[in-house]
Amino acid sequence: MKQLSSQPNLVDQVRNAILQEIATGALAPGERLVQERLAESLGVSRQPVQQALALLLSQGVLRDAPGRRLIVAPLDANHVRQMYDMRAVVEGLAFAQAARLSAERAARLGSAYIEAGRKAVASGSVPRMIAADMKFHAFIHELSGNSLIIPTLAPHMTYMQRVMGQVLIRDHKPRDIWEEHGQLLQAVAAGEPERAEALARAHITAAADFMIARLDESKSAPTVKS
Amino acid sequence: MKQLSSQPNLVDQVRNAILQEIATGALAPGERLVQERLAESLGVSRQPVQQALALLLSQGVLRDAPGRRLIVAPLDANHVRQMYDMRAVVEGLAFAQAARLSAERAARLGSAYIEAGRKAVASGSVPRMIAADMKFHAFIHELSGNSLIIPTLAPHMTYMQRVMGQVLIRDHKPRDIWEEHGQLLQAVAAGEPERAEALARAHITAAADFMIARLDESKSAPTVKS
DNA sequence: CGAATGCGTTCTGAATGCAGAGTTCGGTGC
DNA sequence: GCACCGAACTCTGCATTCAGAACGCATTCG
Repeated sequence: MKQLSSQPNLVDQVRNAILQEIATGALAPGERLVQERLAESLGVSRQPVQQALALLLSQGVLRDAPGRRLIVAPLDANHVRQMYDMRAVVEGLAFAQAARLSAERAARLGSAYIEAGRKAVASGSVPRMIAADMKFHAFIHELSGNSLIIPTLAPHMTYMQRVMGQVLIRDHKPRDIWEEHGQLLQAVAAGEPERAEALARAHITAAADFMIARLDESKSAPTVKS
Repeated sequence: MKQLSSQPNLVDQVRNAILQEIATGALAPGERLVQERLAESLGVSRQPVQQALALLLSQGVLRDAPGRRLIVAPLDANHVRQMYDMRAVVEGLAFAQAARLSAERAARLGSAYIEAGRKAVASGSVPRMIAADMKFHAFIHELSGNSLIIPTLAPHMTYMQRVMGQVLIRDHKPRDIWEEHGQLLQAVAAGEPERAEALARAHITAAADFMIARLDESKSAPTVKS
């Protein structure tokens, strides 16, 4: 019988709800978060809200502000660059380890992901493209056998989603990454860790350049909510 | 004026207290944590304890167990290896960036740290050696200019402390690392990011080998508390 | 004798209450 | 008119309380 999985933790639900608000821009960077307001608008007590905020703070999504306040962490280009730098080396590790340990599985299962990605691009649906991208990377993370990669990257992924959200709100198309993904998969499947690592780093760095360039463009329309 | 930093949050205090217990082995891996017990023995209410536990859970120090339970995450060699793999690439980034951005400051300020480290070794005090080691790395993290390195590494550092604690309980001496640190500093000060990164990775990998070997030795004395 | 079921106990997640820190805004003196 | 001061208010952190879930044990039935 199927595990009727997951007690829907209130704390997690609240956390995701807040994250959602931030990713969609309903909560702008720099905006203040008030426990009572959030609790009321989500229809829960302050307790789970407080815990969710503490979690988000520890993951860098929120930031302390003078006078016991919490604000949405700003989304400056410098910070984005640093985040991608981090992600580049971690993904490098993931791809290298995947090539070392799971070349065979990569060869067997990988092409389905590439296929799905190409289809998503063909469909023109941006959310589908993002989902396919994330799935491909998640696949490699799993192949790497390093169970720390996902939790380590998790805070950065939420941040990345924020960046993507910010960029795509302004109706830009994501670049087509499936050529690069194809090469990456090939290197992994061939069991060449060094090449896989180098390609992965280049891949993430390219993504960073793309995002930052787009982000700079949207400087002209600063979304500051009063 | 200096921020007379932070009224010590109860949550943080509790978190550190629990971490301490774990690092010293007073709370053994696999042991269950009960909010009420912790709260009582620390003289606080369950509320901050609950938050601290949630934090530690999200950082991988604790783990969910069947039936709404929390246990201390086990300390198996495989996990330790993965953690050091992660740390190796992140430290690689830190040293590379430090070499790129702050070679001059490294040259000017770095030798003091090496000096302090050598003195700590000469003193024979293990805690002083560990402290000097951590300080040297923290110095480089700061030089790297990437403010994400410290928070990203933080959970791993606590885990590392656990490993060190476990190993040193058994009265092993840490290896002398200051020769390696000296070379690392030299590469950074010379502004050679590639060499600094390679050395950093090797440095961390060597540390991993050392720790894991020692950890295997202590397999013979499994500390399981009922 | 072994397995299943009901009941009491234990523990957790969430709601509510309370005191103190910090902010804001109106008043007062210069 | 401007700066300083204090009172009222807002919000947070922690404590306490409450309800429900899981566990273990004893009892009962096959």
